[in-house]
Amino acid sequence: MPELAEVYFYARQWEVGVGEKIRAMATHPAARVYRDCPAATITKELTGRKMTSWQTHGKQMLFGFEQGRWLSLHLGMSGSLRTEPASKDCDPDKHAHLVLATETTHLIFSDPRMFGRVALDVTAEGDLPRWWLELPAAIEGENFTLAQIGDFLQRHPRTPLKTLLLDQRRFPGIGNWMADEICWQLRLHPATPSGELSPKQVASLHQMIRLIAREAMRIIGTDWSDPPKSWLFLHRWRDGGDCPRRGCGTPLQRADLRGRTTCWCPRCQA
DNA sequence: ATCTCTGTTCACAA
DNA sequence: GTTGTGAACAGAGA
Repeated sequence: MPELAEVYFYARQWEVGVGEKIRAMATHPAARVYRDCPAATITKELTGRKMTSWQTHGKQMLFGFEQGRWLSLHLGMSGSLRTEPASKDCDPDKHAHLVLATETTHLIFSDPRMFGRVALDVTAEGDLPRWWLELPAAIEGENFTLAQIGDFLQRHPRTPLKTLLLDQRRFPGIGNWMADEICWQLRLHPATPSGELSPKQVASLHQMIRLIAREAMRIIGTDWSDPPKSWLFLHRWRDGGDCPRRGCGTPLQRADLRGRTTCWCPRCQA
């Protein structure tokens, strides 16, 4: 159930594959995760080549291989990456749709619900895939600007703020918990129409997105630690959670907003 | 049995 | 053409 930092964490699990040649591959060719690219193509292009790099951008992952071969993965709702030693009897679960075997390690992609996807690009050596270069500015980076946000909000004035934050075209990597966290930290109701934010609130939003994104990467991205107890994060899942803001403690509210479970404090985010 | 879910896409409405 | 909405995808766990 990965967002920005969880995706980064999972991608890093495969870092041990960098510099290693792919000796063999196993796939579930009929799995829905291959709807963009046949499993046979991926097997053909990667077998015998070394993995040379890995990176993530929002919820997208990209693994580089020799001779301009690129494996891209999206984890959807239930995908994950892990490794297992090649020495022992490898027993990937039944949802392990893709296994890359190196000399020492099996790199495993599992996805029970199969909302995830796998694809392969071939480019001139040294070039990243075109679509990767055209991804929107990373929310944790320097190119993510206040002007872009203001513009986007104005173009979707009636869309609830929380819903808009989930739009990957402008906020790559933000998922359900990050969107709720950002609204809560800003004391803005998730259903606030995006066009109603004042210039000052838009500026705060810009800063908060960067803060949450960078902290999530630092805390979750490295070892999957929990964010601080002072965040909404740890309180939003179970029914009966209370607002963690100092001096508040109001029972949190949960409801569906445009098809996504949303949690907020009815007092702080009135 | 029934409901929920850290995501995206598609058809359709306005 | 653009913006906004809800259903659909699929399986596991409560």
